[in-house]
Amino acid sequence: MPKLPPSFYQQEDVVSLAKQLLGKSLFTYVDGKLAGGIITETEAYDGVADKACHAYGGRNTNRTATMFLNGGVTYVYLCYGIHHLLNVVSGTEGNPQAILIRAIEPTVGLEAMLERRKMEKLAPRITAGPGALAQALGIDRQLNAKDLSADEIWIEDAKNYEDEKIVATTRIGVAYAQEHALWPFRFYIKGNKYVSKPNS
DNA sequence: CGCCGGATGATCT
DNA sequence: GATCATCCGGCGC
Repeated sequence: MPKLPPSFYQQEDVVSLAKQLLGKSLFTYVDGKLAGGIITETEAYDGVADKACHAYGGRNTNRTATMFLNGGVTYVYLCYGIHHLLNVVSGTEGNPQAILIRAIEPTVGLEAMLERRKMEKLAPRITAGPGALAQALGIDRQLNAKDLSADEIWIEDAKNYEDEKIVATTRIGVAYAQEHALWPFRFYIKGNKYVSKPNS
């Protein structure tokens, strides 16, 4: 399938886009190994008005500057000193919106992913959770601010999921965002095993 | 099973 | 010096 065009990422509504990304295919080509899968879980971060967003209130620092770029590039950063987290920058230049990719369902490069995750056999935790997913795909900050039509990391078009097949719920680990932590900005494919924290 | 805490470092105050 | 958009292993039930 073709890579998604810039116009897809530059849509205004980051929440709608977070849902549209479900079912699309994410790939990396790192250390000579192709790996990837179907995006199963996402979270929207809605720019300067969103207390959970790194760029809340217009905070534009060395780290967050990537979020202010035109949509269609990656935003990768180190979390808790250990995990790299992959986001897709959306919207247009100056509007710091992004979508955290929280889980994928592996389709290619299983051997490479098992090795990177130091796992013997396949289990959902291989790519369920943003840190796990980045490790499985060999993503680190070298891939920050990369165009999503690059040779090292890209997303290909695929199916769209109807709203009935999507669960909308609150984001993970953003209690510090107070009332904004209650916004239903996390989305995942209903019934899919590759989801970090399914609701009961 | 579920809860708890340690690992670990860039980033910003 | 505090704060994290996390993960895993260990312990107790």
